[in-house]
Amino acid sequence: MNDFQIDMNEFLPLRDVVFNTLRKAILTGQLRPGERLMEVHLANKLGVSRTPIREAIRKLELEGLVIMIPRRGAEVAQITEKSLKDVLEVRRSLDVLSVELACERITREGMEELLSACEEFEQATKGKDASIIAKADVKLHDIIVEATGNQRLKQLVNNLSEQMYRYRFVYIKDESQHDKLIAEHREIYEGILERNKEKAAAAARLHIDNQEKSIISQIRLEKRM
Amino acid sequence: MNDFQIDMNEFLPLRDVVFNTLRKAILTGQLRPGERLMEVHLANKLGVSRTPIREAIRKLELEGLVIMIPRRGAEVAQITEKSLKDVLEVRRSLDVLSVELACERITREGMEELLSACEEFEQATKGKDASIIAKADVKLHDIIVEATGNQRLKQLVNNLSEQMYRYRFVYIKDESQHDKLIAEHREIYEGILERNKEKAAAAARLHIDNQEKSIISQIRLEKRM
DNA sequence: TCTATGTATTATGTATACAATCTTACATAG
DNA sequence: CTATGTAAGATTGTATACATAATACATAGA
Repeated sequence: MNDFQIDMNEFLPLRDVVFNTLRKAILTGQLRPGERLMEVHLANKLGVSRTPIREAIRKLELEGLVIMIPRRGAEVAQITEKSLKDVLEVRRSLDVLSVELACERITREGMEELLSACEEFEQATKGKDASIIAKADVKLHDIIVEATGNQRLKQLVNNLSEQMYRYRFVYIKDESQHDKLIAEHREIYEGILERNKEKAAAAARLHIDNQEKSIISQIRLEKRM
Repeated sequence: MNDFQIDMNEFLPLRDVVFNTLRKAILTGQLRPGERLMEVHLANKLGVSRTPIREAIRKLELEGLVIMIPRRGAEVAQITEKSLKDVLEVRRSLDVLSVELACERITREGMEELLSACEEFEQATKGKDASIIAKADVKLHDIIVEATGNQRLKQLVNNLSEQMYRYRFVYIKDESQHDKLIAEHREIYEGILERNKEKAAAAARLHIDNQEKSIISQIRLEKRM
């Protein structure tokens, strides 16, 4: 399975292609925590020289996805229950901020997009394809952070969300939760529509709380194996 | 003025030394927004080769301190009123989260440190040295985020604070504001002591609001010049 | 048998060389 | 005088070479 490949379609400097490739490989679990990232090995595998590999690793380092050991190189950072709880704690706060700001700033068009995103999500849950559901979920949240008009917030929320990429399916696969998810989305939508910060914030908070429960129980399951 | 130098005392890979050097130069304004970072030039200036320079630039890029223009290289990112407002908006939210978590989690020792930090700050304001005041202020806030026990939060708050490094003096130099700052710190301290989240959060929010006012008026002043 | 030391191997850290592309300036044609 | 084309120079993008530190393994000595 350890068989990620470079996507040559992209018209980007190699360092960015490598960065995206490694990033995705880490977030999807193709590169496992603790695994060493050896430059020549990766360079051969991806068909580039060491330079772009190194530059990509520098960025992964700053993102916290790999840790550097001096004179030994990079390895994939461990994802612990603690580190995920930390991420979720921050994300909860920023998601609440997002919906609150959206209450103030969303435009008429944004509101329409949000409604159709809610409906799309609802439709998606009727099918069986988890990746379609996940995509609909992401789109919905993207519309909200976009509505804040705060680029920094958008960047941070996206980054924090991606930290949990590996677990994005656990709370979506569980069909018994679908009605709950739909209701939460609808509550957030209504809150923003009514420009009711408290309502929207409470719903967003609940939304993350539920995700946290799913993800944490999944981690404990994995640890036992 | 454009005369930053490498600090050779540090025992770190050159890329990290260069990263820290450039970072500081940008945050203090020695490297001005819009200024180009040319690799050979920096390499000669700092007495290293292009490789560590490039790796440092990759990290600055991810931090948003420089922007990359393809085939043209890096230049120092512009700091606009909008981008600072965005940063402050996020920071307000995370500072509030920090004091709320501190209410739950701070230890007895943490509480003692916080008290003495408050007193140190109060003492510092009696002197005239702004950098001592600034340092006392930073220490106080460090104790709070440390008390949350959330490493990710700590990293993000520190990063966001540093984005405003250039303006750290504007709200500290103004002596008429000192009493207000002391009172706000004291209010935060009391809130955490009483484990009163609402009180602590309100004080933290007020604290950032006041900083924002100082910084924004300073920026408008600079723009006019 | 265990420990210590030396050597070979491997990978990173840094520097440099080469290639591709962009900018700029200058010349020439309209 | 202006506009366009071309060539030279400068700068980034990528690859490779060299230096140095860490590691592992083997061998010698106690």
